[in-house]
Amino acid sequence: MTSTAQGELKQNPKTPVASRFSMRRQKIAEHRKSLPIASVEKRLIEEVQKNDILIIVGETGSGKTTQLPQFLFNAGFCRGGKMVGISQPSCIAAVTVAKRLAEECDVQLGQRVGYSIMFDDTTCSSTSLKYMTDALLLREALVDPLLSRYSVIIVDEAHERTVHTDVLLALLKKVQLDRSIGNKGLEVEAKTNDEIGGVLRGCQISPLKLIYNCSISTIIMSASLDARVFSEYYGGAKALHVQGRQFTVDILYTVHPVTDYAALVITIFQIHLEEKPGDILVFLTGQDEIESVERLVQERLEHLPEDKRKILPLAIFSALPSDQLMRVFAPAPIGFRKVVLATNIAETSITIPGIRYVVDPGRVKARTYDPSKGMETLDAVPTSKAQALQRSGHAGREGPGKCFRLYRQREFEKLEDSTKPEIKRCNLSNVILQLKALGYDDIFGFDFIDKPSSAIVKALAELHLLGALTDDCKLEKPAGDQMARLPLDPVYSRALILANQSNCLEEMLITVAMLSVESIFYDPPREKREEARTSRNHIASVEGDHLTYLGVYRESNEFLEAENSEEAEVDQTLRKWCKDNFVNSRSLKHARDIYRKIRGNVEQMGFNVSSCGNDMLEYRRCLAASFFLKAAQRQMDGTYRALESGEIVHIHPTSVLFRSKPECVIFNELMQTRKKYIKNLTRIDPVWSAHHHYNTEE
DNA sequence: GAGCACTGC
Repeated sequence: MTSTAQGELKQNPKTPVASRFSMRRQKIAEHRKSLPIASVEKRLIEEVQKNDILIIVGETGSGKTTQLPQFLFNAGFCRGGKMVGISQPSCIAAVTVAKRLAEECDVQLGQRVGYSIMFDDTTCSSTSLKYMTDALLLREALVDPLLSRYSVIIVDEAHERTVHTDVLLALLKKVQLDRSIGNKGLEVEAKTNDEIGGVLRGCQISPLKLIYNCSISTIIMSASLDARVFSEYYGGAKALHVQGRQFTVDILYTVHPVTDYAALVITIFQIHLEEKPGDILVFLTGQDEIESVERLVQERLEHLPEDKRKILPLAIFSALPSDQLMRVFAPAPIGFRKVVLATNIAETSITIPGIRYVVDPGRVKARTYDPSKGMETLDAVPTSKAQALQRSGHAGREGPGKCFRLYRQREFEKLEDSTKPEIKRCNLSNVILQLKALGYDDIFGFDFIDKPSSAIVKALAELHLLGALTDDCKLEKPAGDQMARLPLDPVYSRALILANQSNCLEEMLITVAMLSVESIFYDPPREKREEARTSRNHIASVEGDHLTYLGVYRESNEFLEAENSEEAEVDQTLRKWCKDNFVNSRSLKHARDIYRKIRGNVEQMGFNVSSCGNDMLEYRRCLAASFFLKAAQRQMDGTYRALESGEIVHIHPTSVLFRSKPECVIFNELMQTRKKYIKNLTRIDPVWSAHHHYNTEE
């Protein structure tokens, strides 16, 4: 949207400002009118007025995410200071959509239209249309259980079925019920609201409207199955379809199943040599696959005549430093064809311009969770039909496209309709703690759309061991309440509470912030590997990963202070330090954001942020006490035994302790890939851990 | 000597 407007300005440098703006406004108006959803505005509003719950199945490009909130605003749903809340599964979606809508409405972002995400709240008291992450909306319920400022809540992308979306679905069902009771004149509701500091002092609370958007593709039934699941969950709620504006995508299957990279690379080159211009997007499972394919493409390229070599392979996955990530958004040089080798990141998180061809081998790395062992597994598995559709859709964003599925059609028919909801595949201790803090004591009776029973048992047990729940599974005060309010894994929240008692809260804040982000260190290109190794040896601590992370944070901070950077230059200075030290600057910046946030949180709780300075013994003892549930002991053969589950595990090669193999360690993560690996570890004295066990047993 | 799908509070 922005680029169109700027393009216009560049073409007419002498056009007076006022006229340029009116031209822009006219263009926006035309664009809005051309959206498929524009023709059904009246009908949509009528349905919202008639139904308390509505399911909208809006195809890609229908304009539902930006237009529907405006329709509701125009229809008066924001009168009296009420808001329409639109929840998104990710920050990036919430931010970009809010920015686009503000521009469309020609209002300043943060006034009528705003967004609110963990690190950035642009809303104010006059905000009517509020975009946010679904996780943040859940948090808001902690402060305002009736979500009393909202007249309508739109849960966008509900078909993605993230954990937060699933919890939100159940929570909103309850809130809606509570508010409809309140509306029948129960003074109690208003009083409760008043106590919580709600804005509706003494007023009646109007019923809450709920709209579930699920963006789908036209082609298969699995999508409408999704809508049916939501509809049934809400007792037969009405579902409406809104047409999209997607170009046709031809789907091609192979005659024989494709099992090797060579055949995959042949497909890429066939497209390159035989098809019309347009970039190619290839979905692969992970970094190693991407790197192998990239090598094969390069090798094959050298065997082609000069004039056929105009192909530009680009790798993209989340651990990539941001400057390399950005390269896929730039158009290929004239006459060149981009071949983007991507993980799932290109499926929903980002949209790459220029794509007309999709190559889909039909596999994806998926996380599963085994509650009995407390272990996560990351395996490559076949995609679902819905995922395959999502992938092929990327070929039809800018024009008619083609999707090459590297398997047979009958194999497609055998795929699952949709991916298993995340709530059935992950550790739930965080979610359960949230629900407890929201006052839902009967977790087994909680109305999940898909119930994850054994993970609930495990989560309750873990929360009890961490001291967040009492023996009869009620929220422990104040510890459980404090832990629920921190935006962290409960184990990390617990570590902060212990550190507060041990005089090393400052160090633990840094540690858990660093543990909460992925890939602090990154793989440098081959020619820099030796240099990186020397640098890493300098910064690594013999005690383990936690002290190493602490060192990275402190050193980068000292560098910032020494450079005495202005506020605006901090990011740049930090990037320089990261580059010199082979640290992923995006990750470090993220960790700094988390640090600032949780430091604010604990200060609000009345904790005094003190430091143990260089007394690392104090800090290491605190680590051991915090993570005593996850200890591992070295075996005769050099492998480790995890004490909780009894599993035989290995130290992950990214750990600084990979070579030194101390006798006893605590760790934060146990994950099975090719082997069972423990990650993020620190050497401990076995006596500490035993001692702590003894204390907790009493 | 060998490995890291993707989000989010």
